[in-house]
Amino acid sequence: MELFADAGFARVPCDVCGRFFWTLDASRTRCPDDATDTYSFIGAPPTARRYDYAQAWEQVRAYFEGNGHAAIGRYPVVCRWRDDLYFTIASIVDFQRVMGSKVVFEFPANPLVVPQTCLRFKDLENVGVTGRHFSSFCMVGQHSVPDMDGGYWKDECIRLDYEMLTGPFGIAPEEIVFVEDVWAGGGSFGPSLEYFVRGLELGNAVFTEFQGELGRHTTLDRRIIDMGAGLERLAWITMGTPTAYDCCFGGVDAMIRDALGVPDADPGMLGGYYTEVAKMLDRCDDLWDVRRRAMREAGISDHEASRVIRPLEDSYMIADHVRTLIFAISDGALPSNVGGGYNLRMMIRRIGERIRRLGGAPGAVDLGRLVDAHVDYLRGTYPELDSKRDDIKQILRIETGRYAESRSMMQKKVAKVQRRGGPPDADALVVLYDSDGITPEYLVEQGVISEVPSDFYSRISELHQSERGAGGDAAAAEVPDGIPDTELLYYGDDPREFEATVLWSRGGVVVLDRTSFYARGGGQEPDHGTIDGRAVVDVQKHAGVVLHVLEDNGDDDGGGGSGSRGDATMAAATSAPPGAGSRVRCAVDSARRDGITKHHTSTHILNASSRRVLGSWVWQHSAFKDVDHARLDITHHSPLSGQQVRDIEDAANEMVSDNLPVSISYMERGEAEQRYGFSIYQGGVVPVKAVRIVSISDVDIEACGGTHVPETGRIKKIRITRTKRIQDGVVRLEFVSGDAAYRYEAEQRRAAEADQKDAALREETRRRRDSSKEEARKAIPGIMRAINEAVTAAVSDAAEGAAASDGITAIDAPEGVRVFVGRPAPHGSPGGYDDASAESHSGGLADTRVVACMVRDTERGEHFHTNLGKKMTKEMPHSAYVGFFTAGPTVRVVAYAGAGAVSSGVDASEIAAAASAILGGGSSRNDAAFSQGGGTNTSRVAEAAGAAESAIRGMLSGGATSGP
RNA sequence: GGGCCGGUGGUUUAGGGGCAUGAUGCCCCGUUCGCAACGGGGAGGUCGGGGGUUCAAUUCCCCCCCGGUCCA
Repeated sequence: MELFADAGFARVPCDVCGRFFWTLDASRTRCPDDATDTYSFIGAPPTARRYDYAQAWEQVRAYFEGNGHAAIGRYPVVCRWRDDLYFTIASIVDFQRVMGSKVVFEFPANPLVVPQTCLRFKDLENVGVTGRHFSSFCMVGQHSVPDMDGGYWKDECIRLDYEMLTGPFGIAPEEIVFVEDVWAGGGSFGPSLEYFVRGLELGNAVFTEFQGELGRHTTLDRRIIDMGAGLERLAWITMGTPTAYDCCFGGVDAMIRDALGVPDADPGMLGGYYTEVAKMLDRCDDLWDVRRRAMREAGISDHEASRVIRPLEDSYMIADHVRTLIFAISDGALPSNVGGGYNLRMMIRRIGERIRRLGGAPGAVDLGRLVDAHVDYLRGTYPELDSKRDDIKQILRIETGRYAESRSMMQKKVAKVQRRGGPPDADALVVLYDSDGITPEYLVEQGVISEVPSDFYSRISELHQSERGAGGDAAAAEVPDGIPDTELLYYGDDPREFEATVLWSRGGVVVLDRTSFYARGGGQEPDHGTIDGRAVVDVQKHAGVVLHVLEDNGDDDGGGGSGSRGDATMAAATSAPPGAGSRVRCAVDSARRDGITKHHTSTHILNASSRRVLGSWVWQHSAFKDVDHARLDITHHSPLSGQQVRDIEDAANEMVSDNLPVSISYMERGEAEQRYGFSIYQGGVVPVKAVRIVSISDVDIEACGGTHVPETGRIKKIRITRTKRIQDGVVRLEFVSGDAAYRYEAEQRRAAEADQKDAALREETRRRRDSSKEEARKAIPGIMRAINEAVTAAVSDAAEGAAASDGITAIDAPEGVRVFVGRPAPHGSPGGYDDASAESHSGGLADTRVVACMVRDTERGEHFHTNLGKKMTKEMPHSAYVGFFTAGPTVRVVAYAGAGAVSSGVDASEIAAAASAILGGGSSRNDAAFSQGGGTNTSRVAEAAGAAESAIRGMLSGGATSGP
């Protein structure tokens, strides 16, 4: 390293760990990790310069620009160009593109620096506590490709970094220590030099030059410098504040403390505390241990800790999380229960919890104000945030509301658990957590359980472990080796009829030298058509080779087995697929292709109109385009209202009627990204160097390999047929366009008429039900009177000795009512129900005979019978009631017995059972006061009524003598 | 993407093959100078939707819709 020789650095092995490091300080014997001067810059920064976060970047930018670097804007924190990452986690990720299984690097300039915001959720519990952990931070990326114009390698890189620290940052040369290391990642590796000042790692320069595993490695064809420095730390080292948070949030943390009345702490005490935290952190795994020991070392009492340190940590964490959310949401991420969005949801909930813990009433800290304060501070560095303020606030508002709802659900659930009595067992705890998100810690807090079971989290992880597995890859089609890429005619003249030469053919799969058949891809369904008269039913692309799948026209008589083999061979022989070398005539099904094409361009249009109507967070999540319908899934936080759907549709149709030109061009991927931004990746990652840019005027620009109409007017019309939330944060738009849209409208008109009829029918049923209720209500008093009269008559008949031999008088009253009157019940029986109210209601039946009546008028509905039965047995406790009615293809029977009747030996379930047996069904047998049954023998109602009568007679006569 | 939980009058809630439960709010009556409170009476439900099993499903089974939650 030239610098080390020129400046006189010495290479020294660490006393403790043996690692080699370079220093100008002759007295230094330990590497920064093991040295005793850890974080001594707190309260005593090693430089006279003072730069906060924003100022520090200005210094870095100006310095590197002055040294021949391009300073480019940050890339989105939502990593649209990589399938394997949700978020951008390092500056080098900006320039990595995945091609198949390989990672390639593409730089828009050489050399360059970028202030790359990176999101990391691994150490969330450290955020706000350690003084240096953030959920998002700015990695100053310094990147150089030595073997290309303008590039440099190790010597120049280290010299630049060293001179930045000693120059603009004014750090004394002997303060700087370089530690030798090796860094590996993404299948490649190389030596690295980490540079430290007073124990704080400011940056790490990785010189990537090998790939593979150590020992079996090969040299990369393209070496790369990946230097990343933490901007927050560069600011911190110059400021010497107790934590990095103090100089990086533009005062937002202080704003939170003000709003919640958190007292100011003594900076000296804090400096001591955070220095100790930094030291402990390297020696101790448990964060609580770290805090406790640091407090002891810094002489902070428990009381002071909870009064000062804890609220301070909370304010830092809230400020950090809000800042991260600003970047994530403005780059199009949405909080949700899936994917990377889950991290955002958790952060918002953590913010809510901390505000509450700080004693803040809901709304005591207005997140909107914090967003504004952050953006005001950051917009010099990141001007793109400015225009997203309102969108960010809206998303935060919605998600905070969801959190409040979810909390009240949790509280309800917990209250319910508490009402159940005893504490929930281990299984119940797992269900509560897994299904309702109620942590055992919360239950402890609420006093529902006394402690978290020690095996709780291992049970949870076990549960989720056992759910994994399954889900193998679909068998990849056999791809012939050594076959040249197919020439894709649809990207050129796109002939619907063409001739081609067969390069390979087997089992009904044909590869041509050139084709106009569009292969399934990008959510677009494949073309159909014919090759030499044989139908093409599927088209797939494997790497650059297009496979045409021909219809299997072997005689498929379903015979199976070996017997049909001969036939199949014969059939295949008559129209064998074209063999290799033959010249074939091909025709693409033009109508099908046109339909699919219209739907594809419509997808782009709807995507653009959705974003315009709903908000900047709308991205395409996925899409599907077929000949007669299509769907577009977009990222959006809530279900769509009817008005929103109409607005989206209107905006889309406006783009159609404006007949906008659709142009297609090819350009270098990097150039396209720089020119149009990452919104070109709506359809996902594009694994090619030269991207195909499809522009609808200047309203929608996407990288897309699909087929498109030349101008939007061809689409004629777009109709959204249905929308639904397919998961939290994703809304599906199903739609039709072109002729399919007209067909849909005709279908809609027919459906509307049918709907009307349906509605009328439903209204009719509802009306009938209401009127049968009404009728029953009206009819019951009259029937009750009739029964009373019949009973009175029967009593007097009985008095005149007209009763049958069993002592039962039966009278047929109007309305299909048959009344049975038994003998008087014994007076003073323990079950006597002849109280005042019973007497007053049952008129002249003070002698409390047991009465039964039966209605077998099957015209009456269920409502009538249950009401009459209930009313009668309530008003006349010594009565029983049986009713028959038809219900669909069955006959049903209900039987009631009043309390007095039951104690006199009447059993409703016996009556229902007797009738049901005849009807061919069963009945309930668990209650003497009520039973219902039925059966399908609709023709035997009379017989069943007879059986019920016999049962009644048996009970009434028996009841009179066998009473208690 | 995978798993789990839930959906019962306007609101809330119990139940778990056989009368859909209670609270709250609503209407009427009583008590009161009036209000609150109290007493009595009443209206309000396709038990998320659709299929299946059954004489009978809110309940059991299957599918779907909606919401929640955990894990990748």
